[in-house]
Amino acid sequence: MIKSQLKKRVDACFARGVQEGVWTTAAADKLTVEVPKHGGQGDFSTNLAMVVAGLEKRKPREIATLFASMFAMETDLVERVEVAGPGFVNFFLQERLWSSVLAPIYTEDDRFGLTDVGKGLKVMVEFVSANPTGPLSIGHGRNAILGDAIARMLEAVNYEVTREYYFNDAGRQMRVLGASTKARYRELLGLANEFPEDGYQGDYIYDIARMIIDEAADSLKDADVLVFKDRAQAAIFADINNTLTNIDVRFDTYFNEHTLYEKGLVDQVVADLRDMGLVYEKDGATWFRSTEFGQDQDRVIIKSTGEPTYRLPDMAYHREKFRRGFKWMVNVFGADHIATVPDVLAGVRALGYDDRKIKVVLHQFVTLLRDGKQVKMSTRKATFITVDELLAEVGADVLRFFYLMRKSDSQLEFDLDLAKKQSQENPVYYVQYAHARLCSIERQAREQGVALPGPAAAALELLREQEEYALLKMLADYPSLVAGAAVDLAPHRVIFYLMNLAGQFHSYYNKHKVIGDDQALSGARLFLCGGLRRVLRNGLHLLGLSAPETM
RNA sequence: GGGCGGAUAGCUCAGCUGGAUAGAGUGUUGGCCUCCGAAGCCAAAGGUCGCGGGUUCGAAUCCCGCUUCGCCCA
Repeated sequence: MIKSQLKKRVDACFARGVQEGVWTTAAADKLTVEVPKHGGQGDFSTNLAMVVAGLEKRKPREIATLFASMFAMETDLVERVEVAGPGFVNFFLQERLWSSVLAPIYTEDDRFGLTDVGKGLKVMVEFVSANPTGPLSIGHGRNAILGDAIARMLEAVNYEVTREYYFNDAGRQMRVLGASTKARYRELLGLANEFPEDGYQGDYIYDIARMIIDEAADSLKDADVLVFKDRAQAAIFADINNTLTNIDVRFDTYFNEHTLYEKGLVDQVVADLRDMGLVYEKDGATWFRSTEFGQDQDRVIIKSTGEPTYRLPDMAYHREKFRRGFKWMVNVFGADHIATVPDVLAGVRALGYDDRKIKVVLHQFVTLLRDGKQVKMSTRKATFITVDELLAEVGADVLRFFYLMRKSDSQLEFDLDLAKKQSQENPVYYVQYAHARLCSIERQAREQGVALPGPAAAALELLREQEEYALLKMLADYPSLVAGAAVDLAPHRVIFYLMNLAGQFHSYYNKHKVIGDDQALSGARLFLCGGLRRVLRNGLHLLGLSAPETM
């Protein structure tokens, strides 16, 4: 809010310079106002002079000096203006301005940080989308937490979010699941059985087989594989949903790929593409002319066996998303899934939709270290750690925090031994501890009878320590941080902000007493602490993390 | 062979649309609890931002080539 105020003044001053013929209008949309990295470089700075100088082949320092003298009359906002470095103009604001950020935090309270950049636009976030062939592994866990956090952030900036889980229960994978279950069922009954060569070897298949025996004894010993598939699928889906509930991830809708076929939507895509002359037959297969949409080669959409390739239903599915009125579609995919994206986007373009509205968040795999060695995970061989197991070991907040700490497109190394051992000194506790400590200070103040002043009564002009200004500036930055992280689909930025804010507070706490002999000063600092507590809490809640009052 | 992503401190990673002196956590070393919660704080140490070109006032960031790791496709 303070920043945008300043930016307006800078723009106005720049425009005045244009009017007076000091420089041309060329730089208008390239000049920025930023928070400098290092102390001593002011509260904000602008690159105006360097941009102008670059475009007009003039000397940056000269322009900067000129601009600084023109701007110096804005004394209500700015204490002083300096020219520095290659030609930056640094602004040192009136310090009293900063404490004005606190009042809105109190009045908006748990809504502080929410903004309207989404303007109520309908957005779909599609994530997890794992077929029900086994429990959620830690790779799925990353997808689930990432998608959930993104959905929460988009909601915070006023997008109307639908969380959708897309799955296919009709493919080859699922037949293998049924065959695997049947084999285990017969095995447990002591009957001859053939376990599929590429069957699912996890113990959970035995569990399902036992469950079927409990329900139906041996009456299904000659039943069709489909019967087993249905039972296994139901059990696994229940398990997946249970896991998702445990980690506080919910969905609004589940979309079964099968409905695309039932409603003829897949055929419709082929027919429409054919009408546009974008489909041809070759070698018994049906091809999509994807080369007309920037692809390096045409793609098969229906194999010679009559079976569609994955691209075709995906195209139909995304067309449905457009038809359902979503203005923006976020897909959270694991790295193994990424190859399908360009084909689907080409198809979407061919069908006349704007594929730029589909935004793919790619996340790399989670590699697992156990006993210092990397565990190669395979769903089929069941050498994987499930989300439930990990959750039992480290707890919900640690799980979430770890998954979100890293940028999605870098690999996440999860050292299990370390995660267990370190759980007492985890970064999540660092942030939560700051929150608990702030709560404790407020409790302490109440016990000692120190009044917490309201916005009008707090003597905020008494907040003049460097640490206090730093904290106030960080608090002022929170709403735009959230907005930026949401639009860029980057939850880790919120994590880093929280760690930073917590760190600044811990440091402040160790250096300055909040509750002291000076009643007015104590009141002002308590008021600052109340602002900190609210922002930490809001940030933690934003990502689905808890904000404990005691630890 | 093609595509996508990664490469930044001993280790794990930030660095948003190009900006000033590249930052955290962890690990190592040394300090701080008669005082609001020591799950904390302070200090030291640690770097050819994978390599080589290019773009420009200015590159970890953008472009091209290469090396290497991971994933996907054929």
